[in-house]
Amino acid sequence: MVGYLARSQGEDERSVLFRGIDMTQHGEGAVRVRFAPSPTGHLHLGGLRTALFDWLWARKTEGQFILRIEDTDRKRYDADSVTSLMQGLRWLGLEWDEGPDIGGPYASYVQTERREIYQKYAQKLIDRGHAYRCYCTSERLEAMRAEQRRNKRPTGYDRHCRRLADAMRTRREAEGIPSVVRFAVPEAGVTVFTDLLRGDIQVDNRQLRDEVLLKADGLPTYHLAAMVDDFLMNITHILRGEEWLATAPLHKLIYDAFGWEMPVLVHLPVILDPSGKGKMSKRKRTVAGKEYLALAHEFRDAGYLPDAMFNFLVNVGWNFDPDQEVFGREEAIERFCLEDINPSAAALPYEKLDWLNSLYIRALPASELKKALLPFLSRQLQLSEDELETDRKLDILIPVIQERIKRLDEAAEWLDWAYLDADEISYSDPKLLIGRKLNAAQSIEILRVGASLLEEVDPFAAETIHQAFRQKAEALGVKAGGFFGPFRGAITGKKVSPPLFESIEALGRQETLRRIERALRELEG
RNA sequence: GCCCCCAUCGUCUAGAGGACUAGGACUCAGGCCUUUCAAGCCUGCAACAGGGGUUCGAAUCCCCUUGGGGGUACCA
Repeated sequence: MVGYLARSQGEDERSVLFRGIDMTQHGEGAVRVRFAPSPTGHLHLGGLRTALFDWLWARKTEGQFILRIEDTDRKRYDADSVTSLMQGLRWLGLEWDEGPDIGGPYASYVQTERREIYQKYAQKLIDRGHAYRCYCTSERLEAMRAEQRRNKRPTGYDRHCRRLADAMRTRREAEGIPSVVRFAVPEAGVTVFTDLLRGDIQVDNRQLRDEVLLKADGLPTYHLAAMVDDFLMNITHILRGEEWLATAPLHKLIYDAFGWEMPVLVHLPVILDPSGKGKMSKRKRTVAGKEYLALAHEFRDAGYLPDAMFNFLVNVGWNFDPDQEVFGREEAIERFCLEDINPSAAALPYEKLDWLNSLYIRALPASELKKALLPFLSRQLQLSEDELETDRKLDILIPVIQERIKRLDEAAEWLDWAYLDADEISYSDPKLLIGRKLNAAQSIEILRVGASLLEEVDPFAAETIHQAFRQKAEALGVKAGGFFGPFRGAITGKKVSPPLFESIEALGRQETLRRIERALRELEG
């Protein structure tokens, strides 16, 4: 009986079982997961996906989702990225329960504000013989690695200072030589840890290095900081990128050295670049000559809807239901289960994102789509949002371009013609004004006939105009497509445009006639 | 080099030894519809990396090979 899986049907929402343990009742209580980014740049999709799974698991189990800032690398630190990180999470709708901005019972949630804590715990390890001070200079370490490479040996600290006699140690301290604290990995034996998705993983301790725990500047490295915080903050599940798998044995050893119980480890598969080869780069990259998006804000700026993005990302590395591609947040929460995460790396199916996004765009009420579109149109058409907000052309045109755009940034090219003056329209391609299977003379005639219809039609609305045009085309024995074509070209200057009659209605009688006049002059001249 | 992880259509995935003639989705191709472009509907192309085992039976379990990925910092 595999009843311990949270996915099992019909279970009480409040008792999510996990490996036979009811996590909602266990120990301190709820599941606690954290997203712990390093503020060194913009949030990329890999990080966002990790946060998403954290969030899903917390909501699923009615536990807590914690945001913690791991800013211990002062060289790469970028102050703006904390804001950017939070914006990215909020954009996707991932609200955290504890974090640097809102505080919480385990504050601070910023590691540089916890420096004394780490120093205290580093000292504990030294006292217990699990760590030691190392006085090696970076020059020495560099030379050592060069030597190891030259001899085709694996690189790694040679434990020089681990063997330092007490007298030497005291002398160096007295001389004030700067030092770091290194973890003392057992020299023999194996370390076994469990990854939820991969099972037990065994590593020979001789493969492990005496990694630095506390740097010369007094700040911890990830290995110390994350373990101490995860313990102190009662984290029950560590979700992190697969790039941490190799250091997981070290982390297990650190937990053991402190005598703590290891949280459940879940290493999420890396996200590959679109070629499927190579980890997706944090920096904008190109594959096969094409640029691909990788950062959270780039997806927002390209006009992907948060709900679409959410839906999309949930299905990379996990699967909601092979027969249901479209689902909402609540449904995802209900079904999500850590154990079902697929451990193999995946490329992002960008085309599927476009498709999903187009679905979500179409599902939006027109008024909401308009709201979402305003910043894009404002920027791209160089008009103020206020001006666009009250523009009735948009109210007519948005519903008809709704099923034609895959991303919000595509709307402008469907609408730009409506915001030009008649003489700004360019008829670069002469064929633009000539109807299908018609010649120039016939097209001129049609434009004239149409213009007179437009002068009289009442009300000046898409449906009535449509009727009038269709009747006239039939009367003249011209196919609708051929008859309508010249008008499309005349008023939009484009071969492809929103539906003709809504476009005419949006433009209004006067402006439409002006454009037809211009087109006629173009054709005749 | 060494260590670790992973392996189903081009891509995201379903698959828990028999229900697999391997299912769904995106993309692509063809058709219908049509006022351009879309949307919609229908049809189609397309995968168990290879080799050994185990078993009455393997996409599924084991081993090897190959391929891919990750790590190998006083970065995270």
